[in-house]
Amino acid sequence: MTTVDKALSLLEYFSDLRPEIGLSEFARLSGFDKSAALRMLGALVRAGFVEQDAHSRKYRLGRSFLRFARMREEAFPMTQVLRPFAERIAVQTGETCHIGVFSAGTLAAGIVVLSPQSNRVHVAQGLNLPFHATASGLCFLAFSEPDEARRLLGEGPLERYNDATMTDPKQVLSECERFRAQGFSLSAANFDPDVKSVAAPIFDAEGRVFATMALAAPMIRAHDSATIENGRLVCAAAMEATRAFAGDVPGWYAQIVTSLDKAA
Amino acid sequence: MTTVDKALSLLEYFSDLRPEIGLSEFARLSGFDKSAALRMLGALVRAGFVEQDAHSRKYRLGRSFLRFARMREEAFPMTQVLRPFAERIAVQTGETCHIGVFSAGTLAAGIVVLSPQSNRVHVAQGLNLPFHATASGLCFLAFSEPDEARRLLGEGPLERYNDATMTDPKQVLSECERFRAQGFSLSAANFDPDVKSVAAPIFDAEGRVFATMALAAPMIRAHDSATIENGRLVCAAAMEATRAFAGDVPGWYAQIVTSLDKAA
DNA sequence: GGCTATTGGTGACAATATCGCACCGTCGAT
DNA sequence: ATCGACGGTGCGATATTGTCACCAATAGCC
Repeated sequence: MTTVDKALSLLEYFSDLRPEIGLSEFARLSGFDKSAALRMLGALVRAGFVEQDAHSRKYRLGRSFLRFARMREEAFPMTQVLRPFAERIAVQTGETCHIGVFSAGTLAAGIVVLSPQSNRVHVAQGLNLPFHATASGLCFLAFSEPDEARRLLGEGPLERYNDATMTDPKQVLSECERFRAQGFSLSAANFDPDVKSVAAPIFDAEGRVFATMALAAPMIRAHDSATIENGRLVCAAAMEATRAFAGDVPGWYAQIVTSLDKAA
Repeated sequence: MTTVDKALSLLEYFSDLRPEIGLSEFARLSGFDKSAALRMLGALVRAGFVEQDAHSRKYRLGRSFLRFARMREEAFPMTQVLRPFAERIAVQTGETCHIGVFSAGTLAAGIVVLSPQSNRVHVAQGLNLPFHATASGLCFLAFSEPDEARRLLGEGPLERYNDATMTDPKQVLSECERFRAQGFSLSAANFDPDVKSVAAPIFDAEGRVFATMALAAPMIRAHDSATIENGRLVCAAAMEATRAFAGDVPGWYAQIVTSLDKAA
């Protein structure tokens, strides 16, 4: 672990629930010495990645992120390209669609299109999507390299969100095999007790999953036939999205999707 | 200069014109050794701040910026808060308004609202605003600490964009004194030969400039009376924007602005 | 008020990660 | 086939970092 890794790891302690962090708090959270944390924070401040409130002396995320995010989106319009596919399928199915984007070890809701119906699932922009308890997360694991999947899950036991949550990594991985063969993942009440979701992978130019497209329906509308149909649709949409993004859909995956279409 | 500084400085070589950079290119641009650059890039990749194209092996800005930019805007809605003021004044004056945001040593157009008229000045989102050649830049210098202003300008000679560009830091700083007393900055053809602009400062909670609000008009509409009037309006709007942002308008600045209003 | 605990921050030295060089295999152009 | 430039590796000399003791200021609390 280089010093740069350590410094950048500090940023990961920020979240919607903890938008401001003091020096000692950083030291406690990260296990680094205050002095070391201070030096790293100094560098982050100079680069505009964090800024310090002059009164409370706490640190928060800095302005540079806006600048770089814009540049990235300009050079590589990922959000712009993927969003229309999420919009289309949200209208088509009448359910909330979100795209989970993987970065630095976590999967988060990067694009959210809410269902047009009044009884709908709400997903907050930026919501963290746990790998073992959401359709998005399971889908990401299912289509990642097995080693990578194991690494992301860790040793377990995994955090429990409710009765249906799988807490054993072994169990999660075996479910993932099923999803991989099926073409999309399923999650019923693993995270939110009243929600049933399906998710399909979006691949990058090297044929690796980097994002997932998910449809989340209220349990009441999620009878088996609707869920299967949503699975089929989300696969097709995710595949189209991959192609629009100049991603590479692996041959074996394309086959699964076409056979799903034929079955319907 | 810590290693973290060096690593983060690599990111500054990305721009709209140079969205992808190879290893050797980084080494050349930064003056670091290839081996060192590679190690830093490794850390940046692990944190999701850059990603590498598997085919061309070049590096580009990573997905983490989207995540952090969203979090920052959620916790600290700067863009959201400031935009309405830019919109209002663009309609009111009929000219293009942009807000320049300072971060990590550079000023860039973070918010842009184009004029509703057909003959209008175009400003690209994210455009870099040189300190010595734009109303925004001059305004930023004028209201910064004098030492800071000198540091930002450097030794000179400054880059020339056309005949009217000031290239001597001394000259720039003396102009800035005038602007500071006047309450807003002026720039006629210093950057774009056919554009005349005014800009006023936006202050943070500690009373330091961190952004500028600028109005840019085509030369043909920019007769003296219109320019003066735009200056007055942009000062008032910037002051309101500062307050909406929970910023602290220095007493002496508020006085200048009220005396401008009385004069009108 | 006056105590205590916690905060943000500093300085210095031993420990360790970084710098810079030489070097390697690969690729594309000539 | 040769050349040059590319991305990347390995290693010793060296500069940066980790760690600890310490300081002033603030907040909580009788």
